[in-house]
Amino acid sequence: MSQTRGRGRRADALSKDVVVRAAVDLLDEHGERGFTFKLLTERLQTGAGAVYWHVANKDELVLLATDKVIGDALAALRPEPGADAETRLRTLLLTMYDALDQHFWAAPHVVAGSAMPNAMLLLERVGSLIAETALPARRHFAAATALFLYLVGVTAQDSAHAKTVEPGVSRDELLGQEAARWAALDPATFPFVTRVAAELGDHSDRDQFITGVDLFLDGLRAHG
Amino acid sequence: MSQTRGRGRRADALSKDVVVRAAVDLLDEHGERGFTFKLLTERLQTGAGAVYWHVANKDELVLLATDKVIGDALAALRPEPGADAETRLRTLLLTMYDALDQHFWAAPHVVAGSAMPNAMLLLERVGSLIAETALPARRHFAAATALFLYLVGVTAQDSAHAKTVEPGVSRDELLGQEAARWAALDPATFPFVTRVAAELGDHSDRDQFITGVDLFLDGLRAHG
DNA sequence: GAGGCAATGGAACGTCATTCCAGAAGGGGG
DNA sequence: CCCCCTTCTGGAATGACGTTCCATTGCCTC
Repeated sequence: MSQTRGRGRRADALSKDVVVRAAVDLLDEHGERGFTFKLLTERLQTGAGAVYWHVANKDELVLLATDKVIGDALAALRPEPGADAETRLRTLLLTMYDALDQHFWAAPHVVAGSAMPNAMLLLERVGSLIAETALPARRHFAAATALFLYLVGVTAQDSAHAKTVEPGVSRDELLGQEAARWAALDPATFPFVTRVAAELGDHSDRDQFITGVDLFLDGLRAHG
Repeated sequence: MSQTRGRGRRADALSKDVVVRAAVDLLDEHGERGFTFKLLTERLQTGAGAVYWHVANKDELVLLATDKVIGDALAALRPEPGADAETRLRTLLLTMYDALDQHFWAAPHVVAGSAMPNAMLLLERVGSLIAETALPARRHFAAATALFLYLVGVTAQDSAHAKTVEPGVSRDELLGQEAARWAALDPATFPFVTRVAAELGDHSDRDQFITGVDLFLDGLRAHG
């Protein structure tokens, strides 16, 4: 009888970090729906038990993967010597937008809490930059969390669109179809939506995000 | 032999609306995780096949339930005679905030697309009210979607917190614990977070939401 | 009152996360 | 050098779940 169970410690040791890295890759490839432990154990050439030794359960794994995405994006951020706080804030937010756009499964899981150290660090950066502006200190907390929530909310929403994209259908195509559906609505009940339907067709989520950020920053300035 | 299968049409007929209503109730009671077809068929005193006759699958059911929550909240909204557009916009957003806060499972599923008629109607209302302000028409689309995304993003984030609340632990308690954890961080790497930790303890998500909305509206006014 | 269509309910199926356990490196003490 | 114990591994087993399938039934029309 060959004993196929329990082959002991391996040379290319498994570790929490290796597992999380594989999870990020698989989430990128298959999305959250398609991400299963079967896929994960196949990629890692191991069994479920080995994975569960390093990670409590799937939820924790997705959480760790999400935090890793944020951490990597923050690590890749280059300092901008001489730039003012507002410029650096814009750069920070756009960098995070791009990261969460690329790893489209992550945004809904981002929470600024002690369970996600890197998300915490992100909030810290946003807050520090806002504190550098001339805004009254009383508003710093509200402004920082509002911007943080706006970032996460927008990317979560954008990725909800991305999720429905099926292979073979381009994003632009889908947006065009949706714009057409908006335009086809009854102008009596939907005066606004039908009017702006055209803008939906050729808009960029990224541009729209930064427009929202600017509105926010304008509001901050107006308050100061 | 007793034939227990297929008892034909019932007097208290099932219908899409009945199914969706039951889904909303069960989602409220058990959250998205605890919401299963077993629970649903038990509550409706029927089998899985009957439910699937009215609804394509679980995803569609959750989507319909989400849209119903928005629809009900919009329907309950009372007109405010004599109030200006900005006031009415604030009321609209707060009403929706409360609805999404109550049905904490819904926010992550809200998407402004033709698949969710009532979400569409919500965007329409937001857009119409913004169009009533003196803002240049060029900005209406961006402003309306930004506010819409902010609403959905904030409620989704808040409900992520609510989800982790276990029976027996109050929300305030949990917030206090998190605030303590923030305060305990290293002030060298987290100068901002440690400084505002106290504010987290006694803050209201709802107040913070409306503060964010105000910042937005200030920004809009500054632009005009 | 026959025939067809709209609904129904539950058995059966496949997939998935998670648990359980028998076992195998590696290291330290004898 | 050998035993033992901790750390780690792989896969079989389990149970819950979404979904499909289908025999069966009541209502409606002709």
